[in-house]
Amino acid sequence: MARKPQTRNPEQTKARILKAARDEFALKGLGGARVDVISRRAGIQKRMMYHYFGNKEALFQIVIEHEYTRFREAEAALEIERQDPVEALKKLVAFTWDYYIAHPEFITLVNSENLHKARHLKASSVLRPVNETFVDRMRALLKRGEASGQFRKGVDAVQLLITLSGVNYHYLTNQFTGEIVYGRKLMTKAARDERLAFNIETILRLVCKEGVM
Amino acid sequence: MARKPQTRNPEQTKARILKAARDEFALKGLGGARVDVISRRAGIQKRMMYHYFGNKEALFQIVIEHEYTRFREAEAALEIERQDPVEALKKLVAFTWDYYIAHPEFITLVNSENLHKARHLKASSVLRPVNETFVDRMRALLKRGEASGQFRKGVDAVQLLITLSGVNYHYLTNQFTGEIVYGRKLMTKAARDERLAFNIETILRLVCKEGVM
DNA sequence: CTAGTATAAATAACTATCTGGTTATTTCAA
DNA sequence: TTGAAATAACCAGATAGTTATTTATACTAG
Repeated sequence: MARKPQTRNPEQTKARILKAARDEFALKGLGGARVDVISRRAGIQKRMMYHYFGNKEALFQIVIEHEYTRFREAEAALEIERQDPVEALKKLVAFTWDYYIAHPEFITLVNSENLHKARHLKASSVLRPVNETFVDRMRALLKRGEASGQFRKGVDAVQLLITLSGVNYHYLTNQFTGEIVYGRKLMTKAARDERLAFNIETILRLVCKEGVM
Repeated sequence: MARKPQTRNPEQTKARILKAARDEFALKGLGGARVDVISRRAGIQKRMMYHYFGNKEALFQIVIEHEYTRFREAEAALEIERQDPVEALKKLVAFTWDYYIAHPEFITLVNSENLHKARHLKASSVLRPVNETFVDRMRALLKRGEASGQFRKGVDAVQLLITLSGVNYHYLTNQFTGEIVYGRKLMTKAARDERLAFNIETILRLVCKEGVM
């Protein structure tokens, strides 16, 4: 009884499922997302999702692998290696901030994954190389800054990366409770600009020698 | 056909529901939590939850109001007003860190509330006074530090509070993806101690004048 | 002090709908 | 003509919320 089947196009079908899944997972979390909603939003039969991805959890895993990879690739494209260390650091903070703002779904997906104790990423092997070069890039930057006399010695790359991510990420992911707790609009243009400047200053004060900033 | 009803004790019944709800919401989020699981864990009939709290969302609202209030009360009990500004700041960072570690459910509940754009807290009026005094306390501390010559001028209390919360909160809520991304154990005793020290340094460098730390 | 009674607390059983996943079938394109 | 791609219809178990009923306790009248 199947009528008017969509012109066959497996790549497009898969892509539409992934996009719809990303949006629904980002909006409701893994637990709140509904397979029926995903298939409706994708404009495909639910059966096709099971055909291409297996089940809801496997779909979630692909989505989060995708989003992580996309983020790291964009970050690598910055080529901070070639720039003055202080400028590179500023640029990295601003990039992270802008990326989170441009891709709010990345943040909610990562939150959801952490609620599930990263069980999907643990089962994945895609990200290991990507992340290693990511940490290595920061180590190299710190070393360059130390050599040039601009950075203090002994700053740990991982701690710094967590803090760099954290000051940006936390402001955005907790913006809704934040507006209530602090009694202030947090996402106006002015508020966002102010926050980015504050975050850059936080990171520079942590890394730079006195008088360099 | 009702047999062996529990000895009547509405306060205890309500308390047991709240505790079970807090645990289940913290573990699965609002979307993933199941009313049946809550009632089973509380050892009560599901009907009683609906009797005392109305529905799942109203129950969630009460839970999160509770947890927020508890946190602010603990923080107020620190009495940072009376201490040396630098010591007070250190103590506040350490308190926040310790509280988050001791109450991981607080973090996941706040995350869940943010996923839902703080719609439950918006509908609540309980927290306004609590939060105002919270921000005021930081303003007073900054002013004292400026007066004593230990702190820089012009540091914004709200930005500082968000960063203080953020560097602690983010490390913990993202610990699971963090261990994968950074390829390092993050929750051993040594790792936790190292992170607390790093966070204290981050905040002090942001606030203190040169040479004070 | 006691028997009766009103009422809130608690229980049991139920339901309409939702949900992730499946079976059976058709259709397009190489 | 054949195999992958797409569709339609279905299902068992779960899920939030309800209805109907029973029972413990506080209170009251005698």
